[in-house]
Amino acid sequence: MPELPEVEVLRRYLDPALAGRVIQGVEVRKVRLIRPSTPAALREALLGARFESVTRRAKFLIFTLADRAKAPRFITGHLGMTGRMYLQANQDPLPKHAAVVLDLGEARFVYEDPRGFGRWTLEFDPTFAGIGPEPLSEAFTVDSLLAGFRGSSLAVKVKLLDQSVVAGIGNIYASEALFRAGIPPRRAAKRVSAAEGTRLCATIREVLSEAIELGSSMRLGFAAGNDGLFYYGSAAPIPGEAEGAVERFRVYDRAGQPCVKCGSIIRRIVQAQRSTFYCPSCQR
DNA sequence: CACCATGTTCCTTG
DNA sequence: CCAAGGAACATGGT
Repeated sequence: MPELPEVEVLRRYLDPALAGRVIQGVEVRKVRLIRPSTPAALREALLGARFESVTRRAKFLIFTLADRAKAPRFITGHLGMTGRMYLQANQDPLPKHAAVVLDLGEARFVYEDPRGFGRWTLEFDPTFAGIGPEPLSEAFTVDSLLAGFRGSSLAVKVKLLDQSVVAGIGNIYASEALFRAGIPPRRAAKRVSAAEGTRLCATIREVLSEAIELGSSMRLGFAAGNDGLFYYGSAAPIPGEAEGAVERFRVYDRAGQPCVKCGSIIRRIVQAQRSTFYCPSCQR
């Protein structure tokens, strides 16, 4: 469940749920996803450690640990495309693709990932270094955005996925932000004007914070069977609460459907081997 | 069987 | 040295 908003909603669920819990057991089921990649080293490092807080940087979760001389100060986690993390009752069956399971005594912490593109790293992930400003912080400005675009002939949609330009944007919100800013996705990054950059800066903040609010307000569970995914099409119905069908995206995954602003047909193109969705008349 | 999928890294090419 | 393009990682859904 990637992209900044989904990771942030997960963070808000995990932070209070894990605070104060002590790691009493460590089971590694997918060695490929952990760094350093030896289960014994991970177990030795984490046994007895206590969770203090869960924070976020870009699409990374940062688990701060305390209470053990030998324990690392941090674990960083990345969910890749299909990673999930949640607390589970001890008697519940482990998911098929569990990667790491932590015994917390009265519950389990499960990290699962079917495709296995995510990872768990002790201390800070080395890729942290090159990450750009957090889009919802003051460090992210029109100037920082245009500086990131400067000199690049890459399409602006592709450049938005470059985490060194701005942190946390993925394939869905890149299309959404460009649509709201009225910028064609194939425009070269260096050709984005100051006026467009100003709009894009605002719409990036807008789409991300709206998604966080939506995800937070839906009170979705994160347990197995209820994946807590709120990023596709319509939301899962909330028991006892209205219809549940929430229109989340204006262009993403809407190829062939009418534009919500002008009625033109939304198009799908492929850029850097990923789908891009846009309105040919609103974005020109 | 074909194609698609929320991400990132690595290798090659220019 | 750099920027850009493409393959690769692996599994499941339609």
